[in-house]
Order: sequence, then C-alpha cells, then structure tokens
Amino acid sequence: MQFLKDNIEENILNAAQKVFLRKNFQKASMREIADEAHVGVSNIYNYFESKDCIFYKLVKPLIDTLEQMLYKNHSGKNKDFLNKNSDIYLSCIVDEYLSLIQNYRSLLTLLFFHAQGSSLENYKEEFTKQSITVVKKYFLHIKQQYPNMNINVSDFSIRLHTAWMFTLFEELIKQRNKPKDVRQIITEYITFEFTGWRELMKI
Amino acid sequence: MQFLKDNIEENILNAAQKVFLRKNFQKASMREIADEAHVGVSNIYNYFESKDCIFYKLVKPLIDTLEQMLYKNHSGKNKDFLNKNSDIYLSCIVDEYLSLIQNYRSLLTLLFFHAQGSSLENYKEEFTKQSITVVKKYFLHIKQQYPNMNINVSDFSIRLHTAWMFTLFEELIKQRNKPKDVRQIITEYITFEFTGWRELMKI
Amino acid sequence: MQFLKDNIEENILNAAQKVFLRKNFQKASMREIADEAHVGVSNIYNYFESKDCIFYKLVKPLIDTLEQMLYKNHSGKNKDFLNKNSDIYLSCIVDEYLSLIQNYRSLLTLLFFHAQGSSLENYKEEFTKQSITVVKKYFLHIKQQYPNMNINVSDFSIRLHTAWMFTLFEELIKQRNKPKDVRQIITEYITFEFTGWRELMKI
Amino acid sequence: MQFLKDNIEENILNAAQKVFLRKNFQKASMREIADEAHVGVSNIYNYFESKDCIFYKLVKPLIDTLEQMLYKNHSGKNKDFLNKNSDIYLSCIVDEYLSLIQNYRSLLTLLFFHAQGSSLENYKEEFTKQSITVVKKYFLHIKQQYPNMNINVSDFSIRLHTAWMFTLFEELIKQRNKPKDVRQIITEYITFEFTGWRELMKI
DNA sequence: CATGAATGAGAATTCATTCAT
DNA sequence: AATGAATGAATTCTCATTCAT
Repeated sequence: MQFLKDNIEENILNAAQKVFLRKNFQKASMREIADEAHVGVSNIYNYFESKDCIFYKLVKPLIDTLEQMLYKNHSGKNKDFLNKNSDIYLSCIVDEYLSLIQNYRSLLTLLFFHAQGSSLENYKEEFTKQSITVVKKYFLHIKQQYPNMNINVSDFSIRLHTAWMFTLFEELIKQRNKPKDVRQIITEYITFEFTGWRELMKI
Repeated sequence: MQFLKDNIEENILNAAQKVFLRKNFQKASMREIADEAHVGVSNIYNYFESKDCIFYKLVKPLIDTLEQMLYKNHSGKNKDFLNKNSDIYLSCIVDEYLSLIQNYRSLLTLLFFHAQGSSLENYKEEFTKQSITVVKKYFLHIKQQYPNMNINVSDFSIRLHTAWMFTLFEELIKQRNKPKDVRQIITEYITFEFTGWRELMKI
Repeated sequence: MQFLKDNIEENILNAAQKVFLRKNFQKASMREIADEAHVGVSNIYNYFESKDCIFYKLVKPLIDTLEQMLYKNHSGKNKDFLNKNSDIYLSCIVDEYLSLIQNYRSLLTLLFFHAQGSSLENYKEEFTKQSITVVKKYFLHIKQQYPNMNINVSDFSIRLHTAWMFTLFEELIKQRNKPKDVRQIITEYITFEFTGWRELMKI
Repeated sequence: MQFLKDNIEENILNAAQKVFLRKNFQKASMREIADEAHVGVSNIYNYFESKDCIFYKLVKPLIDTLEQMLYKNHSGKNKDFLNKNSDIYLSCIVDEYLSLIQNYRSLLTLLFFHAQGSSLENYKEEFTKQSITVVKKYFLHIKQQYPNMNINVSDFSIRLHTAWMFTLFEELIKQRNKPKDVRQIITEYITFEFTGWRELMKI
C-alpha cells in the first residue's frame, strides 16, 4: 500500500483521477470514487466541498503551469523570440513543452477530454481569451521598442494559434509517441510558429 | 396551429436543435425538447426512437457532407493538388470550405461542441482515423504516377493536420467573422496547407 | 402472400401469434404486432377491443377443445373408463390427447407459457377448479350405478392429477419428440392414470 | 421507529416479499415496495442494486436448498434408494420434502408463481436441465456397482418426473392442507416414485 | 376502414449532497 | 474524522389506448 500514512485526501485524489480518466467528470459518480478510495461516500465531503472541487484540485497544478507559461513567455522582458538565431531560446521552449507533455499527461487528458460537466469544461476557451489579452499587451510592449514592427494581427489569428497549440497537445497526448519523436514534433512546431510570426510581423 | 401538419417531425427537430445548442446533448432533456416543440414528451417517441436518434438525424447532413469532401478530395482522379499554379482548384476548395462553414454553422456547433453523451461524441476522432486510411491510399495512388515523390509521412502528421482543420472550423464557428474575412482566413489556411504538403513531399 | 384476400382480422391474429410466441403477452407490444401485420397500430382497434381480446380470440379454440374434452370424458354416459379391458377406449383417449398436442402446439405454448399479464394468466388454476367440480359430479353419477365403489377421493388428488396432466402437456410441447414417441408417452401416461384411479376406487 | 436500525435491509426484504406475493415480480413496482417498507424509493438502491437483486436475495436460500437436495440425493454415496425396504431412508426423504414445503412456502410461491420478468423466471427449466445431467451421472455411477441394471432411461422421463415433482410442490403450496395430510401425500408420492423407478430399472 | 397524432400515467434507476450520530 | 441512512428531483423511455379526420 502506498497510502500507509493515512493521507486520505491524497488517497481520494488518486482515486478520483483514476475514475475521471475511466469515465469523464459527468459520468463519474462519487460512489465510484469512494469505492476506489476505500472510503465512505459521505466522508469525501469532509475533505472536498463537491465533486467539482475534487476535479479542480486535481487539475490545479496543470492550470497553474499553463498560466505561468503564458505569462512568462509573453512578459515584457522576453525579447528572445525576436532573435532569429537564438537556438538556446528555442530549445528552452521546446523543453518546456516537452516536460509539460511528459509530466502532465494524465492531467492534460483530464482537462482536455474529461472535463465536460465540470466548471472547467470551457477552460480552453477561457485560456484562449486570456491569451488574446496577454499577447496583445505583449505586442504593445514590444512595439514601444521596435516601433516599425507590424502588430496589426487579428484576434482571430491569435485565437487560432492558441487553439492549434492545444490541438497539438491533444494529439500528442492521444498518441504514445517515442520521446525522441515527440521532441522533434514539438521542435518543428515551435520553429514553424516562430518563423511564421516573425514573417507576419515583418521584423 | 402555427405549425403545418405533417411537419411535426421537422418541428421536433427544430426544437431539438435549439435545445441541444442551449445545453449540450447530455444535459438537454426530452422534456425540454418536448416543451420547446409544443408536443407531449411521449409523442416524440412516435417520431424518433431515442434522444440519440434525434441528434443523429439532425447532424446527418453535415456528416454526409464531411465524408463526401474527404473522399472527393482524395479520390484517385484528383491530381490538381499537385499543380502549384492551379488557382482554380484552390478557389474551388476554398469555396467548398466556405460553404461548409456558412451552411452548416449550427450543425458544426452541435457536432463539435455539443455532442458529449451522444453516439457521435467521438466523431472527430473517428473521422481522423478514417482520414489516415484515405489519405494513405491517396498517396499510394499518386506514387504510382510520380514515383520519385516522397510519401513517407508519419501518421501523426496526418492526424495533426486533420485535427488542425477541425480546429480551424471550430474557431471559425465560434467567432462571427465577416464573410470576406472568413474567405481570406480559409484561403490563407488552404494555401499554407498546400505549400506545406508539397514541400514535405518534395515534388 | 397468403393474405391476398385482405382478411385483415386473420392477418392480425397471425401476426399477434408470432409476436406473443416471441415475447410473452405482457412484453409484446401492440406496435410490434401492428408492424408484423403490416397494419397501423390504431387500426387494430377496429378489429379488436384490446390486446387482451386478441390473445383471447387466439387461444379460444384451444380453450373450447380443452373444455369439451373435460366434459365429454366425464359425462354421465361415459362408463368405458371402468372397463379394464377396453383397449378401444384407451386408444381413443390417446388419440384425443395426441391430436391435441399436434394440432394445438402453438396455442398450448401461448396458453401455458406466454399468458402472463393477460386475463388468462390463471387459466390452468381455473380449469383445475372446474375439473374438481366436474369430476366429483361424475363420481356421484357413477356411484349411483356402482354403489360399492369408493369415491372418497380428496380434492387434492384430483387437483394434482389435473396439474400433472398439464405438466405432461407442457413437457411434450417443450420437447420436440418423434410422433411415435409422443404416442407411446401418452399411452403410458393414460394407462398409468386409468389403472391408478381404478385401484384407488377399488372397483 | 418500530424498525430496529441496521435492519433496514431486512425491512426492505420483508416489504418486497409482501409486494411480490401480492403482485408478481413484473407488476410490483419499486415505489410500492418502498411505501410498504416506509422507506424512500431511492434509498432502496443503497441496499440493493436492482429490483432483480432484491428478488434474488429473497429467494436465494430456497434455491440453495433445492440444489443441495438435488446433489445430496444423487451423490455417488447414496445407494439407499435401491434398497426396497429401507423405510428409514424413505422417511428421511419425506421429511426433507415436508420441511421444504413447510419452511419455504412463501419463497416457493415467489419462485414458482411470481418470478415472471425476473432473471429467475426460467428457474424450473434450468433446474430440470441440471437434473438431467446430475441424474444421468448418478445412474452411470450406480451402474458400475450393479452392472445388470437398466439405466437406459429417456431424457424425457427424467424431465417429466422433475416437472411432476415441481407440480406437486406447487399444488401443496397452493392448498393449505393439514400437516398430517401433507405428510401422507408426500409419502405416497415418494413411494410411488421409488417403486416406479425401481420397476423401470429392473433391479 | 384506415391513419397519424396525441396522451398521460408509469416504469426503473441515478446521483450529489446532507444530516445526525 | 467517519459512517450509514436518507432524500428528492431528475432522466429516458414504454405503452395501451383514444380521437378526429
């Protein structure tokens, strides 16, 4: 038993994750989670306010990471993206994506494919909206330093590329590719995005 | 009666569509559909076998169209894709996508965002799998005529691009862009895809 | 088509018989019967008052036959049963049973195994009660002519033997034995019954 | 509360038994059972998975007993049946049957007359098939020790006698005879069966 | 005779959550 | 912290029957 220390909360979370992955949020029942956790149904409510809270707590680390990535990569300080030849920066980003996929495979699956019915069922959409704001601020910031840069990019383009990023994640999660292949896929993807955006913004 | 007799089936379908769009398949209840259609709940079952059948009947025309497109654009006869300069073919495809978006906006919304719980909840995935098969057959066919073409493309790439196509649809549906903009977005997308694939296959 | 003459009532009866045999009375739905008869559901009600009426009409000939047999074999006139050596009478009875099984196999199946939920669901019990009355009258009648006969037979015995007769029918119906075997089984059964009863009544 | 806590399961079972006896399995509704048990309908599902499970749990002890009897009375060890004069064995068997009737009257009623629609609706038939197998094995076993015994008995005969045993039970249950009478009826029945079979097998 | 439409009651089952202990 | 019991609203689907035309 890994749960010798009677850390029941974690115990429940693990059980919930299993069940949420088997079914989805909506179809997973508290009874099933309780059974899986060897815990009374009602006892769960001593640790979590609702089924939704369990799901949220489970997925929280992933959400935090995603948001950190969003803000870090579009902070005012970040100008590396403009540097065509910064292979170091490129590989940094690739690593970031790669470790996201590797470390959060299960949670990504939960968030992207099994969240229906929870309060996070529209997370992708909300993240996208946030993205638009953040990215546009970032553009403005950059524009101050490189005034002849074209930042006249449609909201739609930002949306689409955010969505495509998610789609890439989804496909990478669905398929179990070899780590080396995953790295290459991501590298190609990032390269493509960087060059595409640079072209678009005519730096 | 504002509804013509004999149109009750259509009446129900319209009501169902409204409700399915408000909620999703799972959360939409027969009671709600019945109310919306000004019809007794049980009476619906004189026209449709189940909630799932209603959804399916609703979405069927879209599915048919999608599948026609898949097969038509990858039929052995189609070699226009290879022709870099065939603007006519390009605009044909663009029109096809454009009219899909315009004519099936609601149904696409249903199929892509509101199908959870129905038998079509995995339609995208199934279509993708089908795509892989069809596309690979298409490649083999072309290879016979252009033997020095590289058709060594990973399944993952085909998956990803199919998924991206769906993502594009999804984003186009979510946002209500002006028709002119939509046309341009699609044109850019198709152009990008064509050149990308040609490059990949080194024609 | 055997129903060219548009004899719809018979048509419905045939369809109903099929359906009642597939499912049982309770689980058979009017819709299913209507479909099988290629007739509108509501049209059935132009020919029959209710589902129960259909079942009854279907099974009526069998019921009539059973009751005729009961009365004929226990009419005052019948004294052959007392005659130990009347092989002719024995074979008459055997033929009677045999032809019942052969001619009414389907209806017997309906009545014995598929009547649950209909007004005939307790037919066996009712027949048994009737049997007791009839048999006792018969005994009294015989007693007048053979005063030293013992007719002090418990109701239970009459019940049991009636029930066993039904059980024999049921088993003969369930199994598809060869006609020759069926004849032998019945002969043995009747012989056994006759000798048993004669012994009991110490003629 | 007139019902002891922790006895709710039993409480429900008692209520269900009453209702199942009033109506039959199919027509008995959970609502009725719940009302009878002074319990919320949905609460029943905290104790039983389904209506069928309630019925099964109710009838289980009877089924176990019937199967024990079948196996015990046809175990290889049992040779008493061959012994014409073993009055002790006879009375053993009679007691067995008698106590079955007395102890399981209600459950027998449920199983034989009210099981329609439950998963046990064909129990008699299934038991009969099992009987045939068990009895034939038993015959083979005996044949090894008494080689000149005739065990060439048709399946139909075994079926019929099993069915007749059930019919006897059914009639004994339906009628409320005095215990003394019941004992006599059973004794006569067993005696008849034993002598019949011995005759058939020409020991 | 035939039909399409409608109905209304009723079925089993599910489930997140609450509460008293 | 843990438990057993309870709840009540909701859900899909079934079906015999009726009725106007």
